[in-house]
Amino acid sequence: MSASRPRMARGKDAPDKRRLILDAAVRVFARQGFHACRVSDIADEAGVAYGLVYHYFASKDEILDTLFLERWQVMLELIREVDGEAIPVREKLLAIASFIVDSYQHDPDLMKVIIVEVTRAANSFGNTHIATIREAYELIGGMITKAQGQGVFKEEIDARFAAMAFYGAIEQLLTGWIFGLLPQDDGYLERAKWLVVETVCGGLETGVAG
Amino acid sequence: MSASRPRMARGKDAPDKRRLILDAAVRVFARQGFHACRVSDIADEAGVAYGLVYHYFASKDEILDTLFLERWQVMLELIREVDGEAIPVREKLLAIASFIVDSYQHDPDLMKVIIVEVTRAANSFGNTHIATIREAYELIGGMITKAQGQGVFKEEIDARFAAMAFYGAIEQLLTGWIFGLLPQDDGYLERAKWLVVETVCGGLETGVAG
DNA sequence: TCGCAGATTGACTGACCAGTCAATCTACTC
DNA sequence: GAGTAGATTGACTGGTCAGTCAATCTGCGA
Repeated sequence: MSASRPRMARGKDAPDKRRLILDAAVRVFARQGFHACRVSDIADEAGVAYGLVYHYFASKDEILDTLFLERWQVMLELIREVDGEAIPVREKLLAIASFIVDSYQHDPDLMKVIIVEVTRAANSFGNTHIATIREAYELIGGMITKAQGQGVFKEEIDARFAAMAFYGAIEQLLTGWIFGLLPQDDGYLERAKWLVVETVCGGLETGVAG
Repeated sequence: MSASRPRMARGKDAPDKRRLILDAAVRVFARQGFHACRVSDIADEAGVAYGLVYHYFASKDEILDTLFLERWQVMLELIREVDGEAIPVREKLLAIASFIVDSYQHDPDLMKVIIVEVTRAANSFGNTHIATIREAYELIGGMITKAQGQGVFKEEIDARFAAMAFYGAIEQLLTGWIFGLLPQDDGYLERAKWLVVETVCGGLETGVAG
């Protein structure tokens, strides 16, 4: 599938051009969008020759695939790890929300690209990686089912749906930041982690009849 | 902005070619995606000559713009109408969720196109219609703020965020259907309206300590 | 010092497709 | 039945761009 990383035989000062290209692609995809940008834009941004992009990647698509998979795999690992711990669901969900928010804080461009060009692209890339994306939903769904079994979560709410709602809330949060619809100072970012979990677990209602 | 509808002078049996093209575009965009399809695909699907598409629309983009605006305006109207009624927030939110789910049931392709190609495309189209999209969030945010003032909703959860979470849950629901990740029989569709509202308002927790 | 293997270059090609336009048709009016 | 305005046609153009490739460079080992 993916080409094996070429041996970086050069001295330790030699920059990893492959990485350089990937990082440049993130910036270019985030700025112009995958479809609207040219491969030459990526090469220019990376400061390498056009042809070198094709030395490391088979196609423009493969660059996006690589970016998505790199990040999504890390997230899946995190979810699996959290899933294995003996902590309340709320904390599990908080860990996941925190991971995603932190990812956004660390590299907003990358998250923007993953969400806009892959996760939400029902045609093209979304379909290509549907199985990988689904895995995350299913792991979260599993946590929720378990919590329902323990009586912590309501049985009436379909776990698959709950997982989607939880993930959807997070994604919409990032979308809000990406579109500039929500404040994104560090304080809000930090608070947002809690907001997501409190909204989905505790609900918006006070419990007092209006 | 949009070209005024040309007078349809022909007999009552004359098909509205403009409408024909729009409907064909929905099917083609849903099937192949906006970027991947050609204008000739739309013309073929509509059964009209290539050039006629450009008689009614200035560009391929304008077709998508038209489809989005047509539908989004109807939704904004619905939200405003609901907002004006003297009913509990829960019912207001249920009305909105129902409208969107019904829209999906009535024309899944159109909703797929709007969500996948416009709402979530942070570059190009998303940016063009950002103000229109924002309006919906703000109306919902307003309802939530009011509910907070009445003590029905928690004050600690930022209303703008709550609006995003609510809308995000719905959008992810549709995404689940579009990707085939959630069941979409009529029963589930109907139940989903309630699921969204119950999850966001009531939360997932039973209130019993786990 | 030579020769190899992989890295790097960028000009070039072939395909694709949005948008144009001049020609033709159709329905209606006077 | 001539004239007109808008509807309809589809061949064509101009520009764009992903991907190719032959040439060149670089570091290293023999």
